Amino acid sequence: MAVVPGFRAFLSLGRSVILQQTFGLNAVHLIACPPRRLCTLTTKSDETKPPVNTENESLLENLNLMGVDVKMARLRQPGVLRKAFTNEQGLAKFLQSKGASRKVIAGIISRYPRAITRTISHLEQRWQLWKNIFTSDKEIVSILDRSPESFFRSSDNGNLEKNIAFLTTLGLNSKDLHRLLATAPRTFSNSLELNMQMVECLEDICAELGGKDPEQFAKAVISRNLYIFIRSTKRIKTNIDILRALLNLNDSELLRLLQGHGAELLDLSNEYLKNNIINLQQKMVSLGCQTPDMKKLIISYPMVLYIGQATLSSKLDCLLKGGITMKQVLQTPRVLDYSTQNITGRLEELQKVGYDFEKNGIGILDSSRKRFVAKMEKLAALSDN
DNA sequence: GGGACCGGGGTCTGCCATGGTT
DNA sequence: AACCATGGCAGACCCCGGTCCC
Repeated sequence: MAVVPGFRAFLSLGRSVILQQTFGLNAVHLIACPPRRLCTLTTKSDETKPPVNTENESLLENLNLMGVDVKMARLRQPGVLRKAFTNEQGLAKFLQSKGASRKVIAGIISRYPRAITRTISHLEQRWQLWKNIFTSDKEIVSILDRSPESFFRSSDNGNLEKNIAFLTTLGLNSKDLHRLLATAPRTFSNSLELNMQMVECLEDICAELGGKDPEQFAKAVISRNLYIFIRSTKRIKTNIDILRALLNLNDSELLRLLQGHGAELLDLSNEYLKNNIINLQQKMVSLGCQTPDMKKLIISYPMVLYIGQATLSSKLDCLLKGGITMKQVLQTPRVLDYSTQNITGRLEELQKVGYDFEKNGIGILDSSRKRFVAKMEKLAALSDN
């Protein structure tokens, strides 16, 4: 759709200095080996052995000294431990300079050993690109600690830069980009092509549903669902098909649903979504509801389809047991937003003060803790007087 | 003052499979 | 054959508070 070719033209302008630099230089070429221990070399005796299946002893020693869980690293990426040239010390120094603790660094290498094959210049470039979106090193360190793979999996900084440019052209502002990278950092390690495919997929869905502004639709879905880019287009398309087939919604209703909270439903695995729809249908029928009730529920509260079968059942049962009717749930479906535990606790408290749901409605269950506590205090004071 | 309505924010990695390259 | 880069998957909500209207 329109965005994609437009973006290609935009890229061809070659606006960035970094983009014009050479990427993908091999660690072997770039690492200044002396001073000693900045990198690890195989010893002569290692070289005489067949290279296959031989771990780099001096590398293992280094990693152990750094507190890396070598067993875990071996399990994850055994090949890295056999490499003759690595950059664990350079990586450690680099991360340390950004404020990462020894423990964090060890954790990163243990979980994503390939990180030690990245060169300093690669790391610096990548860091700078992330810094375009995050303001502080601390924030980046915390994400690396959370998900080392997202940062280190790709060696293609040019692709990362193109991704940032592409996502910007979608009309996502810096706050959106920040949330996107903070929440689903893998998005930025996807190939540009893959991300473009997702946008095209969303735009096509909009067009198929008779939407007039596919670009706006894609943007709405992305900012509603920050995980969208780490899903496959196959999953998204199949989920759309499932929603179309199983919900009695017309195209414009479905379009509206997807631009609202329904966007998050696209994340669910196909089977899970399908099962949840079927289960909700059965549950509602068993509780005496009609098809229009279900449609109304899904439109007003799409996240009902996010709730797993067991959780939904226990939530509804607990509400009904507490004297609440299905009609009231349909009127205030957001009570289902709260955990079963929370609902149970509140129902108990309300029962103690003889709260009349018929008279007052059930809105009190859909309120923040602070507001609920304040309300309960008032009710207690009233009953004291 | 209080309830209804509604938008937003937190959170999501670690593993496996695969195809291309060396 | 080994290794690398990348795609894809499973897993499965809960809560807060601003604002408007009565």
